[in-house]
Amino acid sequence: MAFDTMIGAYIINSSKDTYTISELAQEYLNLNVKAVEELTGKGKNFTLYRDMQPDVLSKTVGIYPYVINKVSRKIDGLFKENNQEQLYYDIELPLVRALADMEYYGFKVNVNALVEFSKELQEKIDVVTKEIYTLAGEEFNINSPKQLGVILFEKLGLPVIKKTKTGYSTDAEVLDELSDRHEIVEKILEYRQLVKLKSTYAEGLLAVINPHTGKIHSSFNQTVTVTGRISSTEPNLQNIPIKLEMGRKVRKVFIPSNENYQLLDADYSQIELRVLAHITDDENMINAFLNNEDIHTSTAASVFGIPKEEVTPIMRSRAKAVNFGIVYGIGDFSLAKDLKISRKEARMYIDSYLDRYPNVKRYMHDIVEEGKEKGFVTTMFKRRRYLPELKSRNFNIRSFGERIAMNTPIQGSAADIIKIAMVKVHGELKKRKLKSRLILQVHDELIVEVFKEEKEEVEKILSEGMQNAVSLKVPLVVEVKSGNNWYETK
DNA sequence: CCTGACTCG
DNA sequence: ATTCGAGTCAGG
Repeated sequence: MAFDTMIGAYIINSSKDTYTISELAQEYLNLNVKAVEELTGKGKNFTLYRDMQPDVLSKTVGIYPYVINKVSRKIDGLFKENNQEQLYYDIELPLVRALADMEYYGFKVNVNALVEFSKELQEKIDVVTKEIYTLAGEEFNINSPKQLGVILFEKLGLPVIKKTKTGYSTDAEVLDELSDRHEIVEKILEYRQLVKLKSTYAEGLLAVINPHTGKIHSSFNQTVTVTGRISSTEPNLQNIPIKLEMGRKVRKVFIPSNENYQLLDADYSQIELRVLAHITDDENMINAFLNNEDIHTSTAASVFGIPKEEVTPIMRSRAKAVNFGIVYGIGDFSLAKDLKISRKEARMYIDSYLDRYPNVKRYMHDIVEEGKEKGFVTTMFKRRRYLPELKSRNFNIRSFGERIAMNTPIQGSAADIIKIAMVKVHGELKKRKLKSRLILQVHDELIVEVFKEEKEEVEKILSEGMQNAVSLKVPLVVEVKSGNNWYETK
């Protein structure tokens, strides 16, 4: 592949909203070039090139080949300065083809099962809706937070827990707190769950099934996220339900193309914490992974200062929340909210965590300093994110910047690693002319549609490709599961 | 912390 | 009729 200015510019600065030739010409060449959109118009005024006069067309687009060449050379020069050539040429560019193939190949869907699922949901919604109307004493639009707020907090007199910019908050967190005070609350929660499933996942997915292929062909965007992850749209296949059983059933409709195939689902175990252990070189955390311990249990034992055998389920789940928070650049405020404890208590958890993982503590401090000095932080493979927030005089903005500084190298390095694995797996399947295809990535997980006769071979390519994508100070552990639909791969 | 889709107004 | 911000909730 020659050069891709959009992806190139994304590597230079991942925080921009768009990477049009017009903007890149302005930024990198100080050149004013008309945007294509100015020529074609948009919406109802949109005009195709073929419907324009050649002289009008050439006035704008005629200069593009020249500009693209100039911008490309400029960006390539910046790669050298930033030491980002490997990231661009060995990871992002080959990934283009892997993602294109994933989009083109698609994920087969059992349409009849999805239609049935939709009907079942509607029946349940009808029942719950009537119950809500009866308990409220009137009919109203349950989907409207405004109308719902009036019912809950004015008519029924429930206490206001939290407010939004525009009125009463009615989110799940608030409703959970109110669930003991009125029967209607749990019905609202149930209603929300059902409606979410029906609109986003049943009807939403049915609407994007390609009638020719019977498959869903998502778009995988390579230049959207600031951390280096890929994103998925129309539909988003990276947020298909899994946590709650009712939602998880959606996965039953995702199936292999035909009876000669199965699904393989391989996911990294705790990749972000492993990356953290590697980056910080923290002995305690590295040893936990080297000994293949359950990291949350191990953290609980460390933080509470007891043997692992004595860790209770509650202690483990607290430690899990702290691990989670650490990866996100912990604040006592959000941890307190997560665990429903006081801010002071949360602070104590964090402090004892950092005492037990001293190198993590040093890292969290140093990375913020580095971000301030250089103006950006980097991932293991030199992906950059600029952090103007760190210089803000506003405490909230600055604190936000500090959490980003702590989180981005972790989340971003994990993104680098799975991209490397994808390029390897995609390349290997192609090289060996196998019938199996990589069809989806969900941040720490790869899904392959495997030709049954190739199962053993492909399972090895997949798990070894992922495990050996990079060599860290801790092993990368990959779990592979198979099934005749996505639900079964658990 | 990082996302995208749906609904309302 | 269309657009947009806000609220909510699905995933990592």
